[in-house]
Amino acid sequence: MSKPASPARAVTIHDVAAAAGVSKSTVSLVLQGSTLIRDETAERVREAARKLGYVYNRRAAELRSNSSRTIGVVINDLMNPFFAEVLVGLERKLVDAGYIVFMAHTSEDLRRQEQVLATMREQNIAGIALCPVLGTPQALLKTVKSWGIPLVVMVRPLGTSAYDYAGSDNEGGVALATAHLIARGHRHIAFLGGRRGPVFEQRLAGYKRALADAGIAFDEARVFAADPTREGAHDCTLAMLDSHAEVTAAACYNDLVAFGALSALGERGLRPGKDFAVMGFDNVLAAAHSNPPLSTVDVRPGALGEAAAALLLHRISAPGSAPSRYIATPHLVLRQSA
Amino acid sequence: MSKPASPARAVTIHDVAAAAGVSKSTVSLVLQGSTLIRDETAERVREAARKLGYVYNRRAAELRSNSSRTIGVVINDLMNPFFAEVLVGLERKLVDAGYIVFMAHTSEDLRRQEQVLATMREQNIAGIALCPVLGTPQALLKTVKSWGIPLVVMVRPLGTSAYDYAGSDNEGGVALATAHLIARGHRHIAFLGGRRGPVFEQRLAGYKRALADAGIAFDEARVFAADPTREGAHDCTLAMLDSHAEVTAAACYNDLVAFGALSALGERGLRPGKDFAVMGFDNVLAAAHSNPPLSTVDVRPGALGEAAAALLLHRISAPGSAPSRYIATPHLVLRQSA
DNA sequence: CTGAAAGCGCTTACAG
DNA sequence: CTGAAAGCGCTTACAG
Repeated sequence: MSKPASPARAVTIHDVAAAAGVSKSTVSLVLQGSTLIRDETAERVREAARKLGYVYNRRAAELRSNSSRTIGVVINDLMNPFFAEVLVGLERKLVDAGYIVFMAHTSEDLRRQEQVLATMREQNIAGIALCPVLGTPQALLKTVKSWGIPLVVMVRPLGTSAYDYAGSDNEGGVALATAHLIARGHRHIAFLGGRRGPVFEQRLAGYKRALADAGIAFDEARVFAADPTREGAHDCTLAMLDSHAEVTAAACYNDLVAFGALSALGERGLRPGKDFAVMGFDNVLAAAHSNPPLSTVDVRPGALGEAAAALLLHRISAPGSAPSRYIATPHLVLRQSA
Repeated sequence: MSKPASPARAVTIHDVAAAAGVSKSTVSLVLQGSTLIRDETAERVREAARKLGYVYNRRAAELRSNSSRTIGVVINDLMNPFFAEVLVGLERKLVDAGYIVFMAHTSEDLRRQEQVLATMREQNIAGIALCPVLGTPQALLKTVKSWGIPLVVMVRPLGTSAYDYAGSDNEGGVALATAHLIARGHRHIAFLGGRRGPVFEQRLAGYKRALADAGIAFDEARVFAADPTREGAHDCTLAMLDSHAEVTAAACYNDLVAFGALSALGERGLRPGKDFAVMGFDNVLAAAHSNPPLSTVDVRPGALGEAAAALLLHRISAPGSAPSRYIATPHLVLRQSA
């Protein structure tokens, strides 16, 4: 592939210096808003810059000053609205803080994750916010640390060592959801959807805990792992309905799974919330207006993204500080599906 | 705000040159995979680089060579899965072509759009892919052109002049959807949701055309504009049901609107597809597993993003070529809601 | 096949 | 308060 053309970059600091009759240093100083330059001079410089159509070359500036105002964000699954909401919160907070974001999507592909991380490293970024792909080795933490790039990991924990992390209380949240189902009189409750992994185990633990608290025996046959997509959940729900007629409720891995369950239920002529209870997890925007509206566990996805941004910004400004975590407190939100 | 720290950048091309006993030029050449350098020398250089933990500073290289491998993508509404799917297709194609993407989200805020565009301009980007905010002035086209930055606009047209554009046949698509409703025997059909703007007018025109083709009089009272969100559509549907009991079907502005309608219908005890017909537009992933699955118009959102990427890449490699357009051909996909 | 030199657009001590 | 000079990490003619 040929080298791409790039925008004309005719006018530089040198040109405006000449036009304003000052030195490059003076122009640089006024561009940075320095108070060292007399008002009158500064005004003359700004006028010249305006007239010439000068545009600041931030990358050149960052190269010289060895600074960076860009942050890499890597997301594993943007097709799940939960991650889209996290991304929006994160991006908003980052640009408000004066950063610009490199965004890369990995589609749960480990190789692509390695590739985009390597590419970002070459870009002199100030930090990385990562929703790791399923199966990401813990060693990635050490690798990125060795690069000297601040990192915050989001949603999926990456081992037990200390690192900046923004996630939610998965166990507590699903325990809440399951306990609600039990309180409504359900005794045969499934745990539905999701792929095995750290988050799955935490949520499953919440399900088990709620059962145990109610004196209900845990039955491995009632946990139905499946792709955490609408389609995976839809198919899985159909199969469950056929093979486990006694089940009357499901604590779902997340809202997407719950939506798939709603769809399958409807297909079978079952009314969610009446004939079969379903609880979601996340409380994505869509949950408020599904058919029927979804009872779920709110972990405030957007706020989670903002929290991740805050952690990363703090790490950047205080590299030596101790790692910290944001764990969203789950809240039950009851609508019509359970 | 203090200047953010940046990663340690200890080792440079200079260091590896010293370690390998060659000049900087030679190192640069082998890094670029030039065939000018003897294999043995190249290997020695690569070995030294590896040993020293050298990492290429792409931004410095781009500054020197006045090239750019980064593209700015600005999206107006990531909370709509349609745009998320467009973004994913776009990003995938761009990184496959060796680019990295700056992503900014505008939340339909014109001021933020101007701000992120200005920021991206300072970053020496190779191109911009823009889903313009509602109310973006046509003049933006000229402005970006004057910057010398290749631009592709997506989804929402921006005036009548020639420019690279990726969108869909809105009029044809909604005509298809409306005609289907008519074929099913509906005579009192609403056009539901969406905010006035170029896309709205095109889709509304399709609705009118289908009515006219069937000899049904258009009634302005049957077009219900509303925020193109689940919530806006939900509330609007409820109001419509109350005030226009004769309406038995709706051609929706997009899938998100249709989902809101599904929710409202369910709330009223109406069965979508039986008691009231709903047609969507876009065919987002979620449409296949809503409750009930949504009949809609497929414009392949992901492919649209890929097409936008292709247009932009072409513009970058052939700046002088004539502007071109990708207009997705709509296809009816019939599921349960109509 | 490889090296010495200039320079991309900027910042930053250092003088004055 | 402002200018001259060096240099960030790289590339690219130009010699040899």
